[in-house]
Amino acid sequence: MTTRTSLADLPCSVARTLDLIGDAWTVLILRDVFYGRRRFSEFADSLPIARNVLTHRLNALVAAGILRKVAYQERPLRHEYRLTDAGRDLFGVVLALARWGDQHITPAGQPAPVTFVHAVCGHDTHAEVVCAACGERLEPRDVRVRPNFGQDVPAVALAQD
Amino acid sequence: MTTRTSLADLPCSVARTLDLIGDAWTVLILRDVFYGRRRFSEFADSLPIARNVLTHRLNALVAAGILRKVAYQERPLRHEYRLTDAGRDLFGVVLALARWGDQHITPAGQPAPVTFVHAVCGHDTHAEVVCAACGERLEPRDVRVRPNFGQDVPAVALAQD
DNA sequence: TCAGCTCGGTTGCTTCATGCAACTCACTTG
DNA sequence: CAAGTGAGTTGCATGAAGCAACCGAGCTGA
Repeated sequence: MTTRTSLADLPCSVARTLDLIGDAWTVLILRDVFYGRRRFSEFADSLPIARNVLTHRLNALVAAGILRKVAYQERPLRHEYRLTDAGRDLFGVVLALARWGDQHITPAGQPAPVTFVHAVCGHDTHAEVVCAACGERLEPRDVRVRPNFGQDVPAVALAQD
Repeated sequence: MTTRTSLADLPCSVARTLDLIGDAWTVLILRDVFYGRRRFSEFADSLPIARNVLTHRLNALVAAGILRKVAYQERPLRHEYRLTDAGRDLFGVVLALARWGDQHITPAGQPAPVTFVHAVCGHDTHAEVVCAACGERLEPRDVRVRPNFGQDVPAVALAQD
């Protein structure tokens, strides 16, 4: 048999996270939820995803504790999908993906597909990934990795090139 | 036929980015490159990925302009895979994934699999996703979306719940 | 009252991608 | 000259994706 390899047991938070959301449809559903979409039909209308796959992904997201099902009416019983606290924390991941696409895929001279506005400061904005300690932007050359369980991750400095 | 749906044509930078790296193995290869790994055999040893799939993913990353192949010896000709500028800019995405896993998957009380150290400030650190304009952490409730091409993306405020 | 519509799925079918093991090719080393 | 190494390629079996059709509970309106 050939089940998709589980990444949950690797000693790496990136791998463990990807075990839950390492799938394009899953992330696009999350994007939709961040855009305010909640219902099966809204996702189905918004994304060119097969309905059976959508069912699978929504169930997996609920099982992962990223979305939760909330009834919005009885008779007929209907649910919508909302973010849990953990799901809300994925916002940064989605924004980081959007930022990369804006920089590296959107053709030069063209506007990005959408613009984000930060209501707190009022500016058009985009995500930046910074050091939680000093607030500087994190670059590969400046970050070292210290493994906490020995063997699996090399203690080498990150890429200088 | 049933080819995997292309996301490249959707009017969304998240979708377009996922069209290139919306696959768990792809992202784990990038993680490896950020950790300093460069060669086919290093990836193959580090990840439980099938070798044919590894070949596919590396070729796709090169085609996407995220990695480039550099010969490190002739006779026999051997290449290594290095980051392009675009690839280097994916560092933030990987760090954001690691951060989420550290917060939401690593069992409470246990240390994260790896700790990142920011050489610039000298502190143990983790990624934070902030507003490029004001430096505040970006939360779903504070961000509005303005579509630049009409129809496809709703102008609604992002999730309040 | 009954045909038709909506929502949120499920079922069947076909094709594609994945996982695995085995094999190849061009060298290098002992 | 036998064995090893790096970087793949090939073949096969199975699971997942895409698509279309179907379903059941309730509402709608003529």
